[in-house]
Amino acid sequence: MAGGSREPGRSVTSRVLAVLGAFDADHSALTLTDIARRSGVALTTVHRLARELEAARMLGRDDRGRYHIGHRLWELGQLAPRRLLEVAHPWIQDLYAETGENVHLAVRDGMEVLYVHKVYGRRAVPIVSRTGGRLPMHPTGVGKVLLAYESEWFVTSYLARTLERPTPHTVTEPGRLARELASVRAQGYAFTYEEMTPGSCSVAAPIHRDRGGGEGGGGDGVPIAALGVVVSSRRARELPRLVEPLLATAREIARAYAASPPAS
Amino acid sequence: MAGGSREPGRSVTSRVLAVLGAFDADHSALTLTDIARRSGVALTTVHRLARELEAARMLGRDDRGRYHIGHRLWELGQLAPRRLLEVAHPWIQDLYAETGENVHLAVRDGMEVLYVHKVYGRRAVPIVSRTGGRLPMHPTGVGKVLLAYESEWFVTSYLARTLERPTPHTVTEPGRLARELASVRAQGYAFTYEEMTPGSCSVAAPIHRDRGGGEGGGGDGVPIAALGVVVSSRRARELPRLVEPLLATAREIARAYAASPPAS
DNA sequence: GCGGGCGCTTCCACTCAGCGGAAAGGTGGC
DNA sequence: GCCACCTTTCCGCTGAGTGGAAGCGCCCGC
Repeated sequence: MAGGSREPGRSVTSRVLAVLGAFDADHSALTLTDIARRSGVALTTVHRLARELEAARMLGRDDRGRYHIGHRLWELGQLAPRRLLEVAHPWIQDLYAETGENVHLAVRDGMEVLYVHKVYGRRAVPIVSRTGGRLPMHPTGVGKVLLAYESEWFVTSYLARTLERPTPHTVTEPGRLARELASVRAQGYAFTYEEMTPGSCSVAAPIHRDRGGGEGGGGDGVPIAALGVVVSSRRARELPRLVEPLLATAREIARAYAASPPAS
Repeated sequence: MAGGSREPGRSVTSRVLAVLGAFDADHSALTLTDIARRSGVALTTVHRLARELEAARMLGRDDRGRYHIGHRLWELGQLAPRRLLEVAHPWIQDLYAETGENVHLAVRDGMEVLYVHKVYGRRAVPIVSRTGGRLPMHPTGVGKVLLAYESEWFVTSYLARTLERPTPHTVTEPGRLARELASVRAQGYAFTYEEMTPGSCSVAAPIHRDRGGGEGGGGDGVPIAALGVVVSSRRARELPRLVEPLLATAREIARAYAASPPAS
């Protein structure tokens, strides 16, 4: 930067982004010093930038003086194009109405699932995932589905890593996981039983790109998203009953998405 | 900035923010030149900043090369503290289930209403407002409610301006509007009939800060938010029937909000 | 087919905005 | 009352950022 930067070549913008990037789901309220530590930007610089961001309401501060993401940033974020979400929402809402359970829509982002939307109410069990949140792929229903239809090299490199094991039920052996993915592909949906969170299990189905041509549209190709229902594991036996409505909803969304106007 | 800036004293950060600020609900896809025009930042500078923001996925580009808000920004925005929203959602969902109509939650921001949340499904009429969107206060149900409980000087200065008139039914005469606000305060809710959008009307109620003490909590003080239901004007006659459930929901939310843990 | 307008991208010389170490000021806990 | 940790202010040094100019590519209208 201008001035005695320790790390020449780093732009001001990248520092601003690093400051914002210091926040994530597990660190949504940070002190100045935290931000400096997590972003790798000098404390003084963070101080100046954070004040400017705060003035623009891109950051806010709580009563203890800690910084958090500001409302302006939320507002701007709402302008991101979310065609799939807007198309899918009414059907997801219907599925929630029909089942009374948490329904989410997720996409793959890197090697994680990104929860794009979530519909729930008082009837549904409280659930960990939050909109905008990320989870690993192998212990979640939506993740398994998205992984099952990925290219071989992707799956191989996914399985090659050390897989997290959030609960004792999480499947992490590459062989067994690969077999599960094959059966997901074969049946067109995935189950999980307390693989991510003790007390919750799920069903999920892919939303395929609908190529119009009659009934032959699904099955192959990388899905654009996955739709999942999470229920308390006390009601795990009800999961199979959810499969049909879930698949029907996924098909509806695929159709509606294909019919909706292409990127404006 | 460093260099031959035309406007010394303007920080890099402010330019970055100006670039992002060029996007709004009516301008969600912009060319580089558009951004430069709308932000007042030199084209070359916008070019450099936009590329850097694009690399960080804070901006994205559509197939025509136009820029739009990126997914990363959406994701960050989801981290903004939204305690009210999270507390209120289950009840709002219930109200939607009960009525089948668009329900929204809005707060005042400056002299506008900011739509913070919206619950709807296939049963509800398509509606203009979007989450993160803003509308003037006087032609909307939630706006009227929020305005009705504002301090006198605020209302005075609100009415002193030239008020937009989106439809022929919009009330803009200060006198009549002031009388309407008084009756909103008296009855505790507001109606609108095609004052913002032809074909839609609404009911809205305030969510007051619940001070615990039994039934005496409501009525006075500036509400923390407003809850509104929008219906097709063909069903305007059903509006009165919605008042009771709406008020009940607003009370529930107030109570739940007061009971929820104070800013973590 | 060709000229002109528009928007994107690259280049480059000039310069002041930004950097961060140091030190002072707050706040809370033990 | 002292210490530890966080926030805020100060200030001298300097290279990152700026924006005009020019080149490129595309599409539209004639």
